[in-house]
Amino acid sequence: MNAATGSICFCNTLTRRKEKFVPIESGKVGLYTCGPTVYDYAHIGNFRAFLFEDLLKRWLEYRGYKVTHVMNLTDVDDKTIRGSQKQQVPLEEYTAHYTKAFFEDIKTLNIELADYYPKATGHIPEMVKLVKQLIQNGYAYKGQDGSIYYAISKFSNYGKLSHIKVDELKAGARVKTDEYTKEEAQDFALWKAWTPEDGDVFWETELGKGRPGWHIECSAMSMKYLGETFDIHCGGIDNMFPHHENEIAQSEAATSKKFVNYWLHNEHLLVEGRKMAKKLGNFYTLRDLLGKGYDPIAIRYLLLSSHYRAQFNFTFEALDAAGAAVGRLRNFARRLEGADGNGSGGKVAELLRGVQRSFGEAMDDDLNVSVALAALFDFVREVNGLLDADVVSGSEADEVDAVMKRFDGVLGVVGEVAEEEALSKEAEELIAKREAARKAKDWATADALRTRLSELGVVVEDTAQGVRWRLVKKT
RNA sequence: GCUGGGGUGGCCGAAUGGUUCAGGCGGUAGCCUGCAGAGCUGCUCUAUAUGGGUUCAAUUCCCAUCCCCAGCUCCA
Repeated sequence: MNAATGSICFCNTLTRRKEKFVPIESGKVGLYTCGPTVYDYAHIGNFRAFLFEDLLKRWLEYRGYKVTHVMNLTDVDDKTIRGSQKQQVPLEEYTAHYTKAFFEDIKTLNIELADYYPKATGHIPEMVKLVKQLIQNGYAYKGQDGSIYYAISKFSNYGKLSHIKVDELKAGARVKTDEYTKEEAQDFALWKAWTPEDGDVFWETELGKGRPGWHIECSAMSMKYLGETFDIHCGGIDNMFPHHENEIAQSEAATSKKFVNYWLHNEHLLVEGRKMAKKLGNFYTLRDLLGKGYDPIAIRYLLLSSHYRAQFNFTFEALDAAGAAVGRLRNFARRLEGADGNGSGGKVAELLRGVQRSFGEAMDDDLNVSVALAALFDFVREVNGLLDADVVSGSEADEVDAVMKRFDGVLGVVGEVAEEEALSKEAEELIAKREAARKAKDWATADALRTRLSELGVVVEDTAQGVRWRLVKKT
């Protein structure tokens, strides 16, 4: 709708500034997001990244852009190889299990599917081609161990994303013992020569027997699906260096073109104020939380409701609060259905204009979702007031509902009011009996029936427009 | 160690050089309801880590201190 105005701004890691978003091709966006390494179940920190990217994509779509979204699946690296060997299953079988789990999880969290999910193992030829190009351009060399390395000293722009100066990288920070075959300690592997530890995981290629380095897959696959220069690349802040820095070095050295126009990085999640770590006992996968009985949509709301560039402190108290906030939005959606007033005299229309403007301006400003949600809740409160006064007409309620659905197309937390969920015959009869009792002012019977229904997971609410019911999860 | 981000009420989280520091959650009182639920309204007592400085005015800018987090080669 507002795509033509180009009013969206993002904080671009490349410049460390907020910039107006201008796509390469009007009305279209090429988006690449670093996906999971399928060696284990993804944890809630991973999902914060995927949810941020989902919000970004949905917002671009809200503003009328046609987004082509690519997310890679890293299915060959040290961790996947080690994992498969430990379980003594073929690599493909091992990664297939966690890939399947990943897709189940993103469905659970109501994350929209990307257009492409390229796997590293499915793009070996593309990677080989890219490495050959880098050798030809003089940016890569073969080490004594037979691996192909990227010579970062040849790429003058190295460090432009992370603002790291290569010669300041502390050698003392972390030095791997097996790196003596490289010309410089900071050089990274494009192609790793086979070693016995790799077992049967290798490809015979023009680069020799071995497997790809980690960074090359994202360069090869993003350019394959989105072109040599594309609009937006996202990932967690930890990927900024070295991964994304290396992607730039590989891609730009191969093509002599700018790789990506906008780099967006999300900050990490803390859990109860601490870094999430297995040894601290605060490490949670999505499945852990579902196992504790939490609503995945509450998890979605919580991880989405604060700004992506700020560290976010995950607590169970906040998760409960998120569930309640979602409940408020759902109650509102349900309430609209019963509206049958005579019209608000233009008040609803005015509120609708206001909330669309405020919500939109907030989201356009580097996805300031907290401010957008504040605008949304202000709106909900005001319309609830009008509903209390019974002045909202059916057609006004429909308009409100339509706008709420558009917002929810971005937030993805309300969903359809579940009317299809049929009441059991027993519950239906109990409701009818209760109505009869209420009519007869037999409150004792009516309350007993309400308690009985509640035990069946049916909450009944009496309203001016008649009885309303909803199903709740039995706990 | 070097580099960068951050510390806001009972909890989570916005925003800003200046009339009362969003919003959600929780608590509480009132309205509504047969009661409840949902909803609305009020309240939640000194909420901006600490100590200085600049300023007519700082939570916001500057300095110092404390604490948390991240990056420093394959962790979102």
